[in-house]
Amino acid sequence: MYLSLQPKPDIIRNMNHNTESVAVSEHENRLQKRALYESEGTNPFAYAYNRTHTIADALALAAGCGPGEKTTHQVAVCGRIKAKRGHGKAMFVNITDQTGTIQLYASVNDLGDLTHFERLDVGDIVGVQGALFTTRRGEITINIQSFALLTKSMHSLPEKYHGLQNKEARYRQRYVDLIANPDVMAVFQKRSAVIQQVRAYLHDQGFMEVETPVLHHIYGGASARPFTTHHNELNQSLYLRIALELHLKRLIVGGFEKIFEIGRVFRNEGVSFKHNPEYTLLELYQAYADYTDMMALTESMIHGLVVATYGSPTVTYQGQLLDFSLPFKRVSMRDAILNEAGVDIDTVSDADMVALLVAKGIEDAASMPRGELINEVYDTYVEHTLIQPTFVVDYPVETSPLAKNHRDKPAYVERFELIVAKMELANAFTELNDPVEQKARLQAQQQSRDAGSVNAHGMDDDFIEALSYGMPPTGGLGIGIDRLVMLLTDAASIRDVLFFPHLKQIVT
RNA sequence: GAUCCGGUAGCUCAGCCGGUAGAGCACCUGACUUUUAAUCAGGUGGCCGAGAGUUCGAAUCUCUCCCGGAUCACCA
Repeated sequence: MYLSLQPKPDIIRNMNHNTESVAVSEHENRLQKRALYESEGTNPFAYAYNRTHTIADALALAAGCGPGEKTTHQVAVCGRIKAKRGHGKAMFVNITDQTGTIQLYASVNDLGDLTHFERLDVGDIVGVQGALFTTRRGEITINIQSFALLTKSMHSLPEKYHGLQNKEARYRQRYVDLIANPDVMAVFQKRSAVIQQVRAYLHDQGFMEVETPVLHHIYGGASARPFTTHHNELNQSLYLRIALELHLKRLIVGGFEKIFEIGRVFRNEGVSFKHNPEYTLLELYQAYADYTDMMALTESMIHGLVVATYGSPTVTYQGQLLDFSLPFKRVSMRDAILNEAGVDIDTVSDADMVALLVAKGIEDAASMPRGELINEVYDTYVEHTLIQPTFVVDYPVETSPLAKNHRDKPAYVERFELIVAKMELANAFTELNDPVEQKARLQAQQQSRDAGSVNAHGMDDDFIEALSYGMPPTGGLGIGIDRLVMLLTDAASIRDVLFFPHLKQIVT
């Protein structure tokens, strides 16, 4: 795509031999204004402005003011010009700061001469000072006594009514999107609030926030392909982390009992409406707890976030009503598969599962080991049926190399995922802490990796060494923050909750 | 990586059974001292994503490529 918000080469035409009708591009027009300010000795890029009120504060001051009423409140506010309406010897302008939008009224009565004010363009950032009043139509307005150009904008803004719609331009030039589409700023303010609330909740529960390395020698903690990088001085290959898990568990070994990290992880996989190559993951670990404790914590925290955001436990997400009332639904993976695919994974033969998968077009099912078959049947038959918040509980051991064997059911591990609107939102287990068992599991992973499985874990000897010192019984939980924010902002795509989602570079 | 949809003025979009490139907003000129998607009159502005082909003639038809979106696949 030609990035159309960039200035095109300036075009000066004189089509009808009339010297008055020389057309100048908007960008050129503004460059000329910049030069004009300089020739007048005015810096069109000021250093600061003595603001007395935010726009929201100013609006609040005049809140009780009726139509046509004047006040004695003097305010000095700053913001970007969003609209101009010339009216002969007067002019209305709307300016926006981070807190809101307010109307300005400039007239020859107070400014004497509107020449300099009229020179301002939509997009410019100004500071204005004056008294609050309310127009006949009831809009709170500042009657300008003085003003200053703070920053000259060299581009025109997108259309005032439709805003910026082109998705590619919105993602690539998010700053324009933020200027043009007020809803976008609200989404990211909500994202920040959600993360702040998560932190507050966890601190309240006695968790300590920690930070662990992003650069790993051995990647693990999830099934994913990593990004590879290189340390020049040490001449070492390094990986960007795909999970936080293995370092956080080392800290549990070290004696911390309740810790969490909110960090960026990187997965070298495809991009979609729910996948971005880098995303924000919350992981927490609690000593002396198991996955039932993690389930209670997950429920409590997410329920609290929904209520804090919407004032009730229900959310409309993409037209569907989601009910986060406590407790969330629970279903074992075995029962879920029994309901949707009609087979009991405790007794069904591998051949029957292969047949189920081939029927859905998964041709390479015959080569899958049993655990992967079960997982695939679940993905194919069950996951897309889970709209309401549902804990899917107890997973086959083969696909969960870091989770502890189920205390009652030998073929399973103690693990759950929380599925909402068909998306995996959380994943948790009772952590495997037997170093011998863990080593055997990772060796099995290593074997399938050697056999060509690119997502299988590699052996991490230091992690096994850490477990060998003794990790207390531990519950662990991971929550995809971006997806959580999607649910809480009704965002259809993960790109809408990331300031700068990953896009291909434009090669020119 | 596969399939489908899209890319036309600064922005939002028409035009697509081939025949001189359009509207609204923005911008420029003029009028207007409480407007608010202000209004009224006039005007400027295009490598129609890029390249090749078919044709007397291509925004329009064909092919290749680039970028985006949706659905898959992989994954959280």
